[in-house]
Amino acid sequence: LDSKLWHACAGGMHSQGIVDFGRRPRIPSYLLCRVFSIDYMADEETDEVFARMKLVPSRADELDYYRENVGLQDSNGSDLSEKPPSFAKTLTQSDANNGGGFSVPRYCAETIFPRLDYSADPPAQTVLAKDVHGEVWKFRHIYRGTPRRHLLTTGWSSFVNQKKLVAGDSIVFLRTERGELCTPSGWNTPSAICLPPPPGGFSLFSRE
Amino acid sequence: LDSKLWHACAGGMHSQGIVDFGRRPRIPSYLLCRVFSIDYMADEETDEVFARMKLVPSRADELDYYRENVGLQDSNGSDLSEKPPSFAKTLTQSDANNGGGFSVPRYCAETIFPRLDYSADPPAQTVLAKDVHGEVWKFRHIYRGTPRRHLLTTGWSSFVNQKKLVAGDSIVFLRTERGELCTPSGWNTPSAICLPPPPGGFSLFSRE
DNA sequence: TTGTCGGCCGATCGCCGACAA
DNA sequence: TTGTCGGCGATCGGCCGACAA
Repeated sequence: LDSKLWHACAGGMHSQGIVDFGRRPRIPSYLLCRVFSIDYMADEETDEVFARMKLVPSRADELDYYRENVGLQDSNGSDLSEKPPSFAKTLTQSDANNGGGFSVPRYCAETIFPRLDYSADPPAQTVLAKDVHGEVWKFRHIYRGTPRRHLLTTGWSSFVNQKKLVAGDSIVFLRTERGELCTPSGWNTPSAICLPPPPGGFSLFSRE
Repeated sequence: LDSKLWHACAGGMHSQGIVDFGRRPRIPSYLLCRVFSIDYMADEETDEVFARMKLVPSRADELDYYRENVGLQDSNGSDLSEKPPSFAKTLTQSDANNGGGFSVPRYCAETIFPRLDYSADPPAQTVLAKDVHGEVWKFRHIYRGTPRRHLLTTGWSSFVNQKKLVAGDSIVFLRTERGELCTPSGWNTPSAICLPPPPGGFSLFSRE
């Protein structure tokens, strides 16, 4: 699982988890460990994201060494300091309603989505996005209405139904360097969508 | 789980199962056992029926004793020799098609279903049936068309969808002494339906 | 007797701009 | 800027008899 997508999804809830280590009295309350590796995972059914970390007990005097010489990396070697542009929105009743579309905030459409050709009438394009499992979803992105606004129409309700999204759930749009995805979610956990960069050859109406 | 319903469902496939006991060489190939009890079970998801039997090793000379003095019973005390009228049908493409109904073979409608009042035009009634889990399903049973035939219409497609039935699956109709049920099935395993006896007060149009 | 088909009608889906918060 | 609504047209579900195997 892509580490940037994982962070975009987990960002809003990584402080909610409580881990119970069983309170075994023989183990000291605190152990200095080196984080040996991190793997980013997503539940197959709920799309809930979580991480698997391998911890190696360290001696106290090793701390400074690792701090200075070892950058924290995931098992794919990606540097965790990169933060690709992303945008999160909590689904409204209208977004989640059956038969409705998705109101795309203007900022999200202009900074995350592929560039739209506004010379068409109405301006519209097909947007491809992959979810945390690598599954590709197709949406119609249209700019219409008075006043004008960005919407996802065709493909959206199928997405909502299959991901069992309801009002209050979140969706995260993420834009990476090379074409991407969207991830839906279960139950008040964020859904992430990564979109291809503007020059993507995917979009039916996208130019430049 | 009712033992008669179980037998109606399992009847077509109880010779298909293969049990691997691991071929442990220390256990004799054959052991004379007394069947201590039988419990009839159904998988919650697939409706596949199976049985749990408690076997007690016996000495050879006990065989005749049990044969003569102990009737085989399930854990509810029901005698296994009773066989209530039942009817099985393999679903056709038309039965399983979305938007279609279920063609009820005449023999099944006349011997298993509650008696229909043929004086109405068209003759129709509501039929209630419980599945292996005790869930009640409601069907509209109508006698129409030229030539006349028995059909299940309203309620049928919902049943097919929720039970994920496809052409080739089986359904078993079973009639017991005191009101009953239907059981759907997964994947080429029989679905059973028990129906209330003719005088059932459930049916909208049923008389006598 | 009953499996499949086309017709047909009503319900739902889903796209639309209007409007207001 | 964007959430909600009523409208309305297209699609689909589902009931029907015709017909033939």
